[in-house]
Amino acid sequence: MTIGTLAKACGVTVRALRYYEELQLICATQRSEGGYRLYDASAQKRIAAILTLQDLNYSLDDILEILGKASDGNSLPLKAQRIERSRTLLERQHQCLSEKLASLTALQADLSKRLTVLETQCTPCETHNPDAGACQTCEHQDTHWH
Amino acid sequence: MTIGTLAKACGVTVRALRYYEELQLICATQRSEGGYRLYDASAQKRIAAILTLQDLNYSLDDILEILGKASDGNSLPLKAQRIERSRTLLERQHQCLSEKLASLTALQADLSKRLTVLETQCTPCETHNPDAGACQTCEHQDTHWH
DNA sequence: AAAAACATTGACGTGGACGTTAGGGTTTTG
DNA sequence: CAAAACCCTAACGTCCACGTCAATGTTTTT
Repeated sequence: MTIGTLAKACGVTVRALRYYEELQLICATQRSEGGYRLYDASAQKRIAAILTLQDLNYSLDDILEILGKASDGNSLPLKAQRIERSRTLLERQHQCLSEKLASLTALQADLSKRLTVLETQCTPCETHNPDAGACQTCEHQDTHWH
Repeated sequence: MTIGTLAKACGVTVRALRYYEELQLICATQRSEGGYRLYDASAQKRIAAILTLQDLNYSLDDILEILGKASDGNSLPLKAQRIERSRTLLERQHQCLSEKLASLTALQADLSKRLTVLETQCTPCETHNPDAGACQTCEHQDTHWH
């Protein structure tokens, strides 16, 4: 399989593949007479892994650390040490993402509230008392608005 | 408050603040005799909002769209139209993040499996049968390994 | 064998979010 | 009233993940 075929099969550009090779993320299993890169099927899996991790906001450097250099052998099983390292990175990412998800959920709630407030013709209250339960100048539940 | 003080208070660089001003994300409420930017307390809140959204992977352009130009007035309430637009952006982000979280969870599970496999001294099976329940050459539960 | 399609290396371009330096002026501190 | 600390604008530099030529060589198709 030549580089163009592989690129099409994986949905990436030829340039991207060559760039991955620069970073040691992949490498052609051999070259043709004239110097064309030739790949076998294992390259597709490797690239799929790269794309998956990239979609999860990992940098190519991180991905290199997780998958290891292509020259170290592309196939399973990964070394135990690398797996542990990957797990650490993944857990950090997981933690980070779930925190962001929580923030987003909070933001959404806040936006909903503001929208409600707008619909009920209320305006923000500058001199509110955060300890009081409801607004003291109108029937609004939130002291920040009336 | 001068720009350096504000920067320190918000944990960003002076350069970043000037860059935000370029993008109309913030603006100094006034200038000193000699041309120094002077800010009041509301700037801090505005910058905190910017940082929060930035942490959620929004581009500064998106943030501008969500918060609106600083010159349009920094304070609440946002216009209903802007709120709806923000909600759309947030929901898209929320959707995207939760998908990534799911992928990460799957990856973590996969890593755990590989680690187990390594611990039990098993190796990947190239000629597995995905329909069979367990491995046919050893007692391993997964047909991909033995 | 000629054309079309595909590949090679090398090098410069891009965009976002600033960092950094240059060459000044301003405000505060001792 | 200096010196130090801070600020200004303008402009170029940086990093990442490629995009986009250019000039040339190789395979495939006709």
